[in-house]
Amino acid sequence: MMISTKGRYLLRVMLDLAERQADHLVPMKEIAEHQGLSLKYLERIMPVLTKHGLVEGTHGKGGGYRLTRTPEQYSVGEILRLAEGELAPIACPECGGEHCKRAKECYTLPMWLEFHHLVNDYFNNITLSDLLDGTLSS
Amino acid sequence: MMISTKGRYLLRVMLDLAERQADHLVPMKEIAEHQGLSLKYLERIMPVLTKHGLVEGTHGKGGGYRLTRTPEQYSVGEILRLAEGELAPIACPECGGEHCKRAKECYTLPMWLEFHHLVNDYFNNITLSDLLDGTLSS
DNA sequence: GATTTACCTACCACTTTGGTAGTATAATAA
DNA sequence: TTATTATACTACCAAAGTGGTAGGTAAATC
Repeated sequence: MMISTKGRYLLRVMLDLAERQADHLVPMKEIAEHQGLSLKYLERIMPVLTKHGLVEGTHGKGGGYRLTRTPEQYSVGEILRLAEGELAPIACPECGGEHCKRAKECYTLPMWLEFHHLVNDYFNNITLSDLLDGTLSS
Repeated sequence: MMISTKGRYLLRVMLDLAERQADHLVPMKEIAEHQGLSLKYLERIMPVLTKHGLVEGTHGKGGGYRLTRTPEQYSVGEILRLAEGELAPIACPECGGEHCKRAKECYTLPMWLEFHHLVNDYFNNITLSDLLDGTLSS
């Protein structure tokens, strides 16, 4: 498993919000029920989305969450990186960060770097609205 | 981190063996020193390679390991799958196994499936000799 | 002031990761 | 046959990550 539930759940929350976008503020309770996820767990992992401004939360009755942009303006890569940290295949040189001493003689490093790009390119080029449209299944 | 040290270490062991292929039996002690890895840890993770016939181990003095094929005949994907299990991005439906109930209405499943294929295609199409040649950096 | 909601902190059980230690077993060399 | 060299196997272990639960605080509304 390369992607944890945290990333998958946050993605589903974003999609749930996108579906009702501009409609009204959606409380987490609704999303948790709708998606069949634990409210408490969602409450724990949501802050990463608000802190980075992907969603806005409003307190009190009638409150809830709302997207701050349109669904086309969110890439899946952005969301997954917030949840998972860098989508790097290996820790070794963090795929471009500080290099290990063996970097020069390492036969595998070029492969990891290329794969790292592959992964990020893939997820960066999918937006929330692509997922809602089902554009991929074509 | 999507690929653990187990997978990376085994890959390096295979490359080390490939470099001296057909030369002589190489004891793990040499590989551990050459690669700067823990002998004891390598001993623990090697069995998966012998059990699946990727390498042969011979006991006793003058013994060691040897590849059972030529380096072109090993794909990186094959080695990583032995180390990591299926290279699936998510556990959910094991990317094609038993489906979760939400499969039909799941906006993200097609993406995970496509990504799963992307990852496997990438690693399946790289052989040990590709890595030794440095074909990738081109 | 009570309710409803987001937000925050602490804990917890379980699994995975990355090892170490010790021993058994097989093959060879002396 | 005995010592040596090497694989193979088993048990343990510390640390980190995963996927939660519990409970309280703060803000907004009724």
